[in-house]
Amino acid sequence: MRPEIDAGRMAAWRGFLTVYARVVGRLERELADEVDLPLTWYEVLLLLREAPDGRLRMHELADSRLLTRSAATRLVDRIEAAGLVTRSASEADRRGTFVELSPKGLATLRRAAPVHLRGIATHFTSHLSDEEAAVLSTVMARITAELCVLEDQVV
Amino acid sequence: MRPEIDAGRMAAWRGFLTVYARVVGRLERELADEVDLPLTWYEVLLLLREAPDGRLRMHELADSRLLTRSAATRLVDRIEAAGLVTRSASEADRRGTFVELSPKGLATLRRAAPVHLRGIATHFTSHLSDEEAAVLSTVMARITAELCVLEDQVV
DNA sequence: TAAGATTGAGTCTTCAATCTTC
DNA sequence: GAAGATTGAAGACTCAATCTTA
Repeated sequence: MRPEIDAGRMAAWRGFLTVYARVVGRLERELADEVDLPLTWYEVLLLLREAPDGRLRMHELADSRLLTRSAATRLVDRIEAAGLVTRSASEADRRGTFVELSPKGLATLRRAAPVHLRGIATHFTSHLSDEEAAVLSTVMARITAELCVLEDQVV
Repeated sequence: MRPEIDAGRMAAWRGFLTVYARVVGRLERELADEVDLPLTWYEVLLLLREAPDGRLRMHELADSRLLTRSAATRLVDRIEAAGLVTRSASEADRRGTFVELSPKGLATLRRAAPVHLRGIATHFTSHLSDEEAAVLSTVMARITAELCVLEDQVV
C-alpha cells in the first residue's frame, strides 16, 4: 500500500518542480520587463504562427494550451483587445471561430522571440550536455506517452 | 544576436514543459478527487511537517512556495478556516506570525500522502531508470544553482 | 441531442497601499 | 526608515449554465 520511491528518484522529482517554478518564473519576468508581454500571450502568438493556415479554432487553442474553453475565450478577448489577434467566423461550420495573428501580433512575436529564446538558452538549455539533452528528451517523451495512454483509457 | 538552440535541446525544453503541465495537472485532479485537497494545500501541510519546529513564519512559507506574501496570507486564511493549520503570534518578534499544523491537518496530510506519492510514482518516477534519475537530479540541481547565482547578483 | 463558443459567479493570484513592530 | 503581515482592487482561471448551429 505504501508507495516507495527511492531517494534518487525523489530528488529528480523535487528538482524537476523547483526548476520549473524558478525558470518559468524568471522567463515570465524577463518577457514582461523587456517586451511587456505576458508569457501566456507569447505562447498563443507562437501557436498561431506555427499553425498550418496561420489560424486556429478556439478549441484547438484551448487544447494546445491545456486551458478550459472559457479560459481560452477570455484570454483571446484580452489579446484581441490589445490588437494582437483577430477573430473571424468559420464559413464551413458557423458555430466555429478562428483566431489569427494580426500584423501587430506578428511584429510583437518577432520582438519577443529573441528575448524568450535567449532566456531559454541562458537559464535552461545551455546547462545541458548533448547526452543530457538526449536523456531529457527521451524521458519526457516517455512520460508524456504513458500519460496519454492512461488518459485515453479513462476517457 | 539571434540565440541558437539546437533541435535536441529544444526538444528537451518542450518536453519538460509538457510533462510539467500534464503530470502536475493529473496529480492535482487525483488529490482533489480522492482526498478533496488542493495540491497547494498539500504542499503547505508538507512544508509545515518538515519544518524544524513543526512551524513556519508566514514569509518562510511564502519563500518556500515562491508565493508573494499576500498570496501566502490568503492561502493560510483558507487553510486555517478549514481547521488544518493554526496561526500563533511570535513571542520574540511581535511582528511575526507562526503557522502550525493542527491535529486535523496532520491527519489530512497522512491521508493525502499515499495518494500523492502513488501519483508521483505512477506518472513520473516509475518511468526513470536509475541512470536517468541520476542525470535528471544532476541537471536540475545544476540549473537551479546557476539561477540562484544569477539572482543573487541582480538582487 | 451534441458541439463550439461565450457568459456569470466564485476562487485564487498579484500589485500597491496600509498597519504594526523593530 | 525598514521588515513582517495584512487588506483593497484588479487580473486571470474554473465550473456550471446558456446561446447558437449542426
